[in-house]
Amino acid sequence: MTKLLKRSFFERSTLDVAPELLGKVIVLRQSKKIKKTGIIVEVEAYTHDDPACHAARGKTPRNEVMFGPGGYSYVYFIYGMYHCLNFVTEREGIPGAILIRALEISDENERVASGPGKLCRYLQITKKHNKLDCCDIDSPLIVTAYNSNKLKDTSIIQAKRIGISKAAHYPWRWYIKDNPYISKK
DNA sequence: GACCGGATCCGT
DNA sequence: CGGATCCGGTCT
Repeated sequence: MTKLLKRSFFERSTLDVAPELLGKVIVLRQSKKIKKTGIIVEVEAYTHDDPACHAARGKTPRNEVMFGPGGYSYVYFIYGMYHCLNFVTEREGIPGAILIRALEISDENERVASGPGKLCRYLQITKKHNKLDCCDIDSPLIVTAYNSNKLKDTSIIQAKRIGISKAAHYPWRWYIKDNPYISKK
């Protein structure tokens, strides 16, 4: 495995890291073997001074990983049936995270991972995957830089966030232009 | 201990 | 547009 993303990649401003995650690859492993991979094609940023961020009102058992070092996973359960996957950003002490909203899965239907709940369902990500150090080469969940040429168009579009009531107008969603795997019809 | 809304998805 | 379905946060 090569091009593992370093902690220094994640420990920067959330708004800088978010668009740079597009095109990177999530790798899920089980017993040292690669189980599933997906290319990140849509993300959303949540920052420490953001009313929609789970950490906006301070540390709780659920969100505590967001206050730690960057590069860790933050997985939470929502609407009684879905999980959502984030990667923690910013240096220790400053909460921040990037929600992964859609993945391009080769040899799969465009819609199997076209939403934050759907991609966790497809990858079988649950709260067991919370607080994993994704910068550790031995972690079951890591992120690597994409190194083949399957992405045809890598232009990035910035847009308003989706599905939240607070601060929904913040233009903190990014996706790959014309990519058929992004969320929303 | 109780209440209630939610970073979603799907079928109508 | 509403229903599914349950947890975490907040208040009592």
